[in-house]
Amino acid sequence: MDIVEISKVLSNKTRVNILKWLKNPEANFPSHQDIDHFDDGVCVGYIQDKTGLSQSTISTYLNSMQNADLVIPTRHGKWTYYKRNEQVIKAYVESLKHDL
Amino acid sequence: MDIVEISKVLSNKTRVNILKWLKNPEANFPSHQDIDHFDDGVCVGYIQDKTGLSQSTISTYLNSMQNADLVIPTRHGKWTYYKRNEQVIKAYVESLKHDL
DNA sequence: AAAACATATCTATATATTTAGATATATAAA
DNA sequence: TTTATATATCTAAATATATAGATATGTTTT
Repeated sequence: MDIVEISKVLSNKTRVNILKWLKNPEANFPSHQDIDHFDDGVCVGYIQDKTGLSQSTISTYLNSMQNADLVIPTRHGKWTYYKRNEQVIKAYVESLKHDL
Repeated sequence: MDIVEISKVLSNKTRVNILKWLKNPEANFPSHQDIDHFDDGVCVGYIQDKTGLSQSTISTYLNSMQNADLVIPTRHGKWTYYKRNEQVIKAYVESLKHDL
């Protein structure tokens, strides 16, 4: 739980948006083709489409978010799904509340 | 209350430390020469000494923190005192709690 | 009014972040 | 087992941030 590292992730509008969108995938993304739920989050392609940024940029963003433990990736066939790590997000906010 | 702008401030260890130190000036800084309280916060020089960074760097940091509304400056003679803006800090944490 | 002091701003350099194109890798489909 | 698809990594260029020295500004003191 590194406040500085997580704050770096949050210091970019697109990454903040991704986290917000993943809070409610049904409302923000199309359904997946292979599975009928969002239990493991949303695939990279959908996130890329929604942001309008390049595939490599989004992959890099998701990687930085994963390094900060803010999201959890799950591989399903050729897709990688990303979901929020609610525990860490909650711990970060609590940490700010107490320490900051 | 701009989440991205505030997160940028918090994405640097020194700036986070400054905010933490200002939470309890009595414990973290020497007494001021001209006044016997910390009601308006701490002067730039003391903050600079504590960080060990250059005067211009600290001035730039404090300016960015002020632009993000995280601190409030007050001029007392030739000194500028900086104190936390508790309202904005609280609003930011609440905002993360609800929106993030 | 001059000198001294605290802080802010300017200028410049080093490092980091942003972003995308090209390429590599992993999996699925034909 | 070749081809197509999804994602990750590499490379590079543009922009932003970090940092300090030099200079400017505002205030106090002499």
